[in-house]
Amino acid sequence: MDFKDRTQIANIFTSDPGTVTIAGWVQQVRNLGGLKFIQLQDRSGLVQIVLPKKKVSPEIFTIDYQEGDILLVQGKVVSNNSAPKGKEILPSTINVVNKRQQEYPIAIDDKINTNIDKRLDYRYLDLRNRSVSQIFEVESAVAYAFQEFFYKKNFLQFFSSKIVGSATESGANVFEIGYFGRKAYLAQSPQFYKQMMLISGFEKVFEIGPVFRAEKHHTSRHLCEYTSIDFEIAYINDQRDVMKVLQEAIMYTLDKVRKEKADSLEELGVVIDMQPKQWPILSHQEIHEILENEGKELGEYEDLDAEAEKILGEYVKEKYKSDFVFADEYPWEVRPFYTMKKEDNNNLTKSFDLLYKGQELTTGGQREHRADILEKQAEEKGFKKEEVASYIQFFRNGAPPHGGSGTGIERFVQKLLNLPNIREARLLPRDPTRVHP
RNA sequence: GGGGCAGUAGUUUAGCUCGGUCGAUGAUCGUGGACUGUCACUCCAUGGACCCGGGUUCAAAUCCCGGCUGCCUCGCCA
Repeated sequence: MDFKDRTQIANIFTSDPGTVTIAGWVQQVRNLGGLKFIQLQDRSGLVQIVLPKKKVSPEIFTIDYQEGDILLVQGKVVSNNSAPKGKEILPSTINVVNKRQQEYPIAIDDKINTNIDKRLDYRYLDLRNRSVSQIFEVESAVAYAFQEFFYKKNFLQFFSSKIVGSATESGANVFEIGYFGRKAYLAQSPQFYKQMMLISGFEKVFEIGPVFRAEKHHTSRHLCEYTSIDFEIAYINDQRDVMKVLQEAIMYTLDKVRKEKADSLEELGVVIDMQPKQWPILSHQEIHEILENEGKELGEYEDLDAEAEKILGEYVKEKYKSDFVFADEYPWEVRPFYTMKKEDNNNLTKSFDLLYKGQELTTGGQREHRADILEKQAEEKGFKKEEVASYIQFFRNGAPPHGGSGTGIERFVQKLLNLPNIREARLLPRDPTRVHP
């Protein structure tokens, strides 16, 4: 047994290797008596091993192959019109590297759809289903593309602490943990640290990391732990500068995924629509008017609910051919205290949401950098002075105007691949009832 | 946190309204067998299940109560 000459299965179809050594697990055996077919799968793809009784050795032919077995196969690549994708392997040797000891506890083909909670219990096997594994091939490419974009634009990647001593911020609940006899919390966003980095002088920073939300939401778009793509930039004129970077980053990522994960997208049956060069930017007021025309009434300073997001998503797809829309100038009432207010209307802010296919994907905007105003706004939101004192302290030695945004990578992948539930886009989801595996 | 629905073999699904005909349906899967071009291989035989606890009743998968688990949905958010 020797893996040194092993090649990826996908290479069989893209080049003309003659003879190959491949290894993988058995996806299916079709036994026709004097002729057997083994579908062998590795990360790169699937190939058929053909076993005609008269053309292979009796040792190879008589092995009892089963779904899940790990095989090492050496053989000749032969063309055959009735083989999947036109090629198959006629083996000269087959090693059973590891024999399966039990049948799969879940269905990993598409004959039967096992419920997502059972699939998650056995996620490592679920991922043998290519329509599942390709989601994470795409996610990997998405994360890399964002990093690459930011790196090319001279952003500094930083890594902030996820264990924090105080639990201020936006209002989402935090997980409390024990910290050597004291209380500490899991970070619900890197917001304060992003701003700290700008005040330090790094000007453009980003972080892709975990955030924790202790909310008992039972929906198809919420997780208690997810990965946030956060960036923050200094010396901006207003929130439009943030939108511009965000749109560029997402367009870069879409393009990259479209080119480099074409096979995965094809297997998942996903086509990435070309987006307009400039995504629509609609003010809160404009959105309310649009929604009213569609028969959806909202209060003047009320946040968009799930239904409103959906209606708006359909509207911009129809009118602008865009999957994305910026909902700009959010009401102060529904934004955290560090959001900068509009100069001409104190009820509105210089902040936005980005909606993707009718679902909130990103929140961003310009932040208040003037310490005294920030302090006043914290008070307005009901914070006690000492609760926000250490945060506001950041701003007292000179803070540049700045802004940024946070995007959930799982939501991005969910919407990109049209997945019905965000858990499909999270390797090991954490929700109010699940902490395993 | 609110509302709704559900839990039947390893997986999936019928049966539940109207209790007995259930010794529980079909698929997939397992086991044994047949088959030389399958591609959800096919065919024959066979194996395996009523979430847990309590109650009503002559009789409970089916009705009632409690628990646990899951799904959908609203709020909130990314």
